[in-house]
Amino acid sequence: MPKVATRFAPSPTGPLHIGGVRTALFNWLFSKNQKGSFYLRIEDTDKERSKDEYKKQIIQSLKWIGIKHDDKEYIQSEKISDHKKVAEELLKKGFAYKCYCSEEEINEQKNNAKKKGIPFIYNRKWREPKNLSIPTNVDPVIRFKSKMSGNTIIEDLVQGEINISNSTIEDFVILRQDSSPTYQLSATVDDHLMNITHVIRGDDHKINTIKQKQIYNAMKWKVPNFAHIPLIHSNEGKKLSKRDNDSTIDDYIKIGILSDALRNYLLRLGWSFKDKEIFTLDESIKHFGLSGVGKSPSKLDMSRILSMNETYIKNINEDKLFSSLKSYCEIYLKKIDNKFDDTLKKSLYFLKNKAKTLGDIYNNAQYIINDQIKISPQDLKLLDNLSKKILNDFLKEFENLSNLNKENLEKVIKGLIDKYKTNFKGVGQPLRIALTGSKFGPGIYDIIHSLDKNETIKRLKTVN
RNA sequence: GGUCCCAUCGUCUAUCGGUUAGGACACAUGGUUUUCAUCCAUGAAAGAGGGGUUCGAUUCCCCUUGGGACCGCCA
Repeated sequence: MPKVATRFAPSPTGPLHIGGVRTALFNWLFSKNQKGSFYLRIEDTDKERSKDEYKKQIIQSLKWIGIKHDDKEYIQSEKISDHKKVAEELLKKGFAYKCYCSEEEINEQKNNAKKKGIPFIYNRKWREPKNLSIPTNVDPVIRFKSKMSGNTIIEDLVQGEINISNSTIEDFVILRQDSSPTYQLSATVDDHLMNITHVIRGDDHKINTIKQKQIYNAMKWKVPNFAHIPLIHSNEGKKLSKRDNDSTIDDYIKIGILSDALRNYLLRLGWSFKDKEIFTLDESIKHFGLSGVGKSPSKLDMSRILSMNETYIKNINEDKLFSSLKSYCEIYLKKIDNKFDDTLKKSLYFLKNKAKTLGDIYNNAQYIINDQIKISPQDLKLLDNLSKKILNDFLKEFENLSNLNKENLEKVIKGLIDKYKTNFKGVGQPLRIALTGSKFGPGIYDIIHSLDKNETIKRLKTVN
């Protein structure tokens, strides 16, 4: 058995979307599971639309989610001469032919087909050009002589047997008028050149596979295995496109989704392994297989993504969480001053329990990462005279505490509850407002733990 | 329109002929809690419809219905 090789072959004509990321992930996982290689091929032959920034963005996105490709990226446009050679060879061997139809002629055929309500398929006029004279004013395209009878069958690793009648496949163009190769040719030649053993791609490529298989056969190349994975659908139940909301990976990065969480979510979208939901990277490599891929399309579910993110925020290593938080805030919100690092680090253990996204942590940490807290007018009203008296009493006792552990603080608060005949809220709420500027937030003991003695005293004095 | 594909709770899915059809998210209720959360418990929630095959179908086959993909000298 040859070593397994997979590839992800995006075209750099726009930001990478989430469906692409999942396809890349499946390819990558499959190859790693099989101890094989995974390559990235940039299909940049559409010169008009391909942009270098998108290429960079694609590489960046894959890196972010933890997918590393082997070797350096394979740039399709650098291999054009190879593709052309194959076209020439196909022509020489009689598997392809020159077609001198003008664009107008093709368009006319299309329109006629439309009028009659029949499917358009190129009429193969130049396949047997016995009585045709070659026009001098049009450059030919080269078309592949697609089989006209019989069926082509693919043993798809996900879909099972795909059987399509050859009569529905037209003589597709492999070399354009300007003699540049088309996708069908380039992709096939490259997959062959790269020794790809498993082509795992979206289900929208099925017909392409039928076409491409004919090229393999004509060239007597070994046909790779194919796996067509179902597409990801938008909320409307349609193939996800770049125009849909929350469709690119950046959409998720910018709301503070962790790469591990998105990776895990995408893994479980259309793939399953028993009842298991949470997979570490190693576990996903260990368990991934094409037999676990479902056949039906799946919808994106934001609440599930958020919930997965919540799980990861709570469970990943705190140092990792901390650095993700810092860089996320710097890029998408506001840089957190390094002087707050220590305080923030030691507060993460409770801040993370209240967060679904990195942005939530940022919001809940406002009282830590600002020198001055802001108290809203409504909350300020809650700090009435009685509350201030309580705070004052608290301050006096607090200043004498040598150890800010829960037991000591509890004792002080209980004393005040008794003295003022109130409940915990009577003491806790003013304290929370004075220390954080908000009614809502972490527990009092946690807040004091994070602020430490001096800062707590300072803030209590400020409100009095 | 043609070709092809798909079909289990709202969503992601388990089940590979015999289950009270399981789990997760979301949702509802209750409990823990100083607030918001977390956490815990409980609940509601599914085999599209119709035919077969079979002792027995969610599972296999056919039809219907519904949804989707493709039909470029884009990739």
